[in-house]
Amino acid sequence: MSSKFLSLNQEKQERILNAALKEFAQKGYENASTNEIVKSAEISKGLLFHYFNNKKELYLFLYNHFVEVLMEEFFNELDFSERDIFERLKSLMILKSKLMIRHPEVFDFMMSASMEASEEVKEAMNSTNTELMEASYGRLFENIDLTKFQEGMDIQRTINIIMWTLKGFSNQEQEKAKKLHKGLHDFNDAFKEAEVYIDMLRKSFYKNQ
Amino acid sequence: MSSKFLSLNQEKQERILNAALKEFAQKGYENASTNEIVKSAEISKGLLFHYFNNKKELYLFLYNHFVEVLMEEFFNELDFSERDIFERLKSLMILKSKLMIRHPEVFDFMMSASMEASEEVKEAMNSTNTELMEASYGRLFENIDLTKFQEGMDIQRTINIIMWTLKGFSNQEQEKAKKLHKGLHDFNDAFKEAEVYIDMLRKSFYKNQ
Amino acid sequence: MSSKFLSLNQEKQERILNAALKEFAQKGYENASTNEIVKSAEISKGLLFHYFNNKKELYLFLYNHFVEVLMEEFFNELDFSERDIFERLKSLMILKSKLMIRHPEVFDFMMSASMEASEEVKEAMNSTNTELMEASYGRLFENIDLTKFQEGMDIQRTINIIMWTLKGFSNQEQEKAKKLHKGLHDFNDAFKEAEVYIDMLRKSFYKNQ
Amino acid sequence: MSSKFLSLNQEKQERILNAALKEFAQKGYENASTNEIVKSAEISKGLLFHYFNNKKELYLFLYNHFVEVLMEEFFNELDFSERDIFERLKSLMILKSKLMIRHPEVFDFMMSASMEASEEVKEAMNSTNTELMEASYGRLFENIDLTKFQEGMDIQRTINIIMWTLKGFSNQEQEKAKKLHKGLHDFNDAFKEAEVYIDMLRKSFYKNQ
DNA sequence: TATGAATGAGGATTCATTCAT
DNA sequence: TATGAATGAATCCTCATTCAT
Repeated sequence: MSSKFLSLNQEKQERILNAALKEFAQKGYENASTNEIVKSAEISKGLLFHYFNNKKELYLFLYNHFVEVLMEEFFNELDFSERDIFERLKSLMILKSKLMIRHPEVFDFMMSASMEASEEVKEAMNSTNTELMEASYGRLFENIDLTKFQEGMDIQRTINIIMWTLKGFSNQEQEKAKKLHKGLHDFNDAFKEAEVYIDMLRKSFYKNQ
Repeated sequence: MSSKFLSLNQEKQERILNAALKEFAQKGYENASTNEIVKSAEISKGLLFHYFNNKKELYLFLYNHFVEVLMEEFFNELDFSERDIFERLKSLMILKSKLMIRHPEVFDFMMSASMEASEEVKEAMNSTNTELMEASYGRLFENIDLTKFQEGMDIQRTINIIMWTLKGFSNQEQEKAKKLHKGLHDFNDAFKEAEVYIDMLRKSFYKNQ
Repeated sequence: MSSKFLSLNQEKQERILNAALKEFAQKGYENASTNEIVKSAEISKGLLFHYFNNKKELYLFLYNHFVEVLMEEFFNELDFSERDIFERLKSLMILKSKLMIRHPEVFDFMMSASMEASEEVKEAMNSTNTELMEASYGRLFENIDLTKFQEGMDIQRTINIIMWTLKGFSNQEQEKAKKLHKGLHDFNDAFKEAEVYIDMLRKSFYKNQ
Repeated sequence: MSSKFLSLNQEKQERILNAALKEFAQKGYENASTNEIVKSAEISKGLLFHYFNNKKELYLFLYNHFVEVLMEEFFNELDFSERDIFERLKSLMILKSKLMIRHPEVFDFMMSASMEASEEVKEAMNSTNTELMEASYGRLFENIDLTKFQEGMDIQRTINIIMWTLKGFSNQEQEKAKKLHKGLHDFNDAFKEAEVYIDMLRKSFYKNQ
């Protein structure tokens, strides 16, 4: 259904995607206005509904499209030869920051999408979401050097603790940034603080070195 | 302005609160319909605005009201004489589960409120939010027995790791429950799993015992 | 129907009248809110409708009441022994200014009433209006010294020209005052200017003196 | 924003303009109902707001549009070669009557607009109003033959007296017409009466001829 | 492909008025 | 007399979607 859209000249495609991205990111699914989207994309009302039959399909197309785009960049640029889990997660964090700087609107949209309230759209999102996202989540821990962990550790649960810690830290930083109205506040400071947590986890879960 | 409302007979108060709670929880602030609320509360359109001058005040009243209600139950029922942080957090989790069973709609609402996108309402929420909530968050760790932690540990950051882990776990369980369309899936299993994580953290952060 | 109201203690009567006066003056008949009136009069909703069955009756009561009040003050304080029409009109203008200073809100209300758009109320107003007002208008020219006018003048039409001139001048001054946001701008200047017009009219319409 | 509207087929434009004209003329700005307008124009609710973003813009469009229309007709049809002020004002009155017969609803609207109470709309009206209207008012007295006035007369004030007289007369005639529920009562009688006043003024202000 | 006029249900809110107490 | 809770029609305006061109 969106094949029509994909055979449109690049420039117009982008105008439409960006307009929709911003509108949905700012206002959420239900509150976003297709009116505003066509206005800022400088296309006609009818055309939007010619390409995407309705608001929902437009939203899901955006979501799937940018999940793919981000995922691809992630896995192209992430170094999977590094077998130490903490080093790999460190470069993951750095990469994430780079991507946030490269495509801030896309991240805004993905964030707002992940908190979307509208039932109508949440269901449909999850199906594609889980397929792709959870698969990729697994890849993050492929070929990790498990010998570094202390004997007898429950690896899967340990990895969960590590990931939850980093996610918690990341959320905390985002909250701070929001309060200070800085889009992306001093990255170096944040990264140093992240390293402190990573060192704590390393000491706790790795063998004495 | 909501004092009018509070001097209303209990039964009608509850009809209105429940109707609003459900509508806001399901659809978020902007998308919730005051029309639906009055219909399901079986009151007239005018009456809702007689009590709460507008949608925003209704929302904020609900939020503040239920924050207070939950906080009170929390701190009345939580055992602060227990000085072991893990034991205290275990009883916190049990208490939380009890409260979720006791007031499921309230929890749905608080969850949706915490992710509310609407700028209009977020600001006003935060002022009361932070005052009360953050104060209470601090109380959770009052009078904790710090001598049990390994020598030289960074206590504050360690507590963060613990909290982020429990939060991550809790979110994971909620996701699972949502997928299985169980409002509250088998609590015992979940609690046993939580205990596993808690034991892992205890082993990692406490002195050898 | 308003006899009930008149047997109310003075202070409450005035609170109600003033509240209604201000609200109607500011917003006009249709747009005025009985809600605001009862709030600022500090009485209950029901009481207002107990005294005046509906908004329209309240409005008409106000109108008739204050027409009477103003008329009485006018004719009590106007010097009818002065037989020169221009002198009499001069003292009329001075008296009008005094009354505007004495009861500014009443004048605001009467002004807004005279421009009232609502058909519903305009009709009912006119009936009382014409009875009283037009009668009084006639009295202004009772016992005027007609011998001072040039021979052969059409007295009635000459008086019309005089009145229309003074009304036109008065409107012009009010416009100016409104533009400068002065409630009542320098009265002395305005009065001197009025005297210039009066002198012009006197020279034109009176015999050479 | 109203350019959309202007590129609409004539017949629909007129249906909308007439519907709005009547509603606003009858009830004033605040009390006019956009619902009634769309009903009587036989268009959908949405369409009105597609053309004019809101009630205020619709009102101001109407006002500006018809001020322009009337002004143009006025100055196209008024004879500025006539240098006698009274003759010029006579043809002005005749022209005004013609236009009132040609566009009675427009005059009703302009009258109600000139007495509009709503602050919201008065401000915005005045800016365009004064620019155009006051400029045109000046043109009425361009190239008038001043030599006809008596020596030593204060010309500006004399013109004021003349204009206020004609305006007063005109208002009086309108009041009469309204009372008799004739839209436009016998024009010839009224004009003859106007001529009497004009002759009186001429005799008073011109040199003996 | 592309336009944008047209729809009408639905949004929050205000209002004069009633009536049980 | 006096209260104020309760009503529901009416207010302006926005929205996603359709369709003739």
